[in-house]
Amino acid sequence: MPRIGRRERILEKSSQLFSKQGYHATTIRDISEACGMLSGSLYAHIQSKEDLLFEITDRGAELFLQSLRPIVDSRADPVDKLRRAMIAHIRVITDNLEAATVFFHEWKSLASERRRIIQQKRDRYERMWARLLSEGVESGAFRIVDEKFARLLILSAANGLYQWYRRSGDLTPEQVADRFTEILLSGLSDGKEEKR
Amino acid sequence: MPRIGRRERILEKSSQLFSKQGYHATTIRDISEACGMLSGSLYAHIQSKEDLLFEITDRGAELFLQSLRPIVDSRADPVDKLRRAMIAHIRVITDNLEAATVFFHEWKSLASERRRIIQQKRDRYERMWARLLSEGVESGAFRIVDEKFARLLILSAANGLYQWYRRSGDLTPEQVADRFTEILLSGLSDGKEEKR
DNA sequence: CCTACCGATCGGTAGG
DNA sequence: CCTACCGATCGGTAGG
Repeated sequence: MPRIGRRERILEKSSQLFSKQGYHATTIRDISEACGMLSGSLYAHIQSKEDLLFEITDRGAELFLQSLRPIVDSRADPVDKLRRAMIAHIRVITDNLEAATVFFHEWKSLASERRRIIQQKRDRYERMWARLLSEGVESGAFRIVDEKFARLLILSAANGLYQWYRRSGDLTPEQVADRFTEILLSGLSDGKEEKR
Repeated sequence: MPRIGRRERILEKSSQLFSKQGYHATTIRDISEACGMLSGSLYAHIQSKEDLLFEITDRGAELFLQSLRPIVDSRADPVDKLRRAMIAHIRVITDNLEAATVFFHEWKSLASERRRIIQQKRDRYERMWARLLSEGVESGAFRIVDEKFARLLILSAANGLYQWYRRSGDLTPEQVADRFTEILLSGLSDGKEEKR
């Protein structure tokens, strides 16, 4: 019987390797070596290489969904909701940098069936953000011309984090979220001109 | 002697395949088949598979650099410069969607030497943006707390475009650039609160 | 978890 | 640009 945690260790090493080299450039021998075993031995724990990719991306998708749900369902005012949603989103990325990188960068390498599952979860997540933004527009808190565009801009900017955020950097996740929402809410211009 | 344009056709097909499947998931046989020849024949035109990846990403880097340079060197006011830089950046992406996708997604698959070349061009491009933003801060046109953060946010948001922009969509590159700068300059909040 | 191995496919080459 | 091929490596399996 495999020791508890063995599989977790394999998933963690896989995340590291997939995030650094990419899924296709990582071999089953790379993974098994990182786990201190031979390639054949890996198959006592997994059924296929793609299983690893799916499990990493699916866990990532669930983290995003579960951290946003309570915020969307809450009764805070829209600006506060946006702030809290941003913190949650950024926290998922910064707390799971490698898995997040795999989630954003490698999910398209999944075969059609499992790819569809991840796609659906991504869609659900985007819809939660869409609701959050449209509530803010309806209540008059946000002035947004094109909601879909605003949503894509926000999520693109936030998702880009996995490419430049390093734990060793000087910004905590909360600082990142603060600066992020500050720019998104108030903009970069000096504020002397009237809002159009 | 190879027909003029043969090599260009190979690069174009490679861009399509690399952007859709990724570099490592695309085989030399995929590319040669798309070009209507057998795998061995491809090597009459290229020296290695990696040559293709390098040439695509390097051209992409040059497009970004050359389109931004005249704007940074001009004497327009900072807000106008930002607008024009944004349009230029977005135009490069929308006019070269597949190459841009490869540039953003696959450049890390290059071996160390060529990877460094691309990395340097990316750094140069980022420094041009840094200058553009700090000019705006010095002149008082922009109110930016953390310039590096603002730059990373802007470029992340703009680069995300390759993941969702489709030519078939209803937004022209100019519309995209307009909405983009509008949100970045003025923010999403209703503007009733004072700027802090 | 190891030993020993498999068929398939990979990037690339030689000779024409 | 094709024919014919190569050594290396891939993901994965059987039996212990």
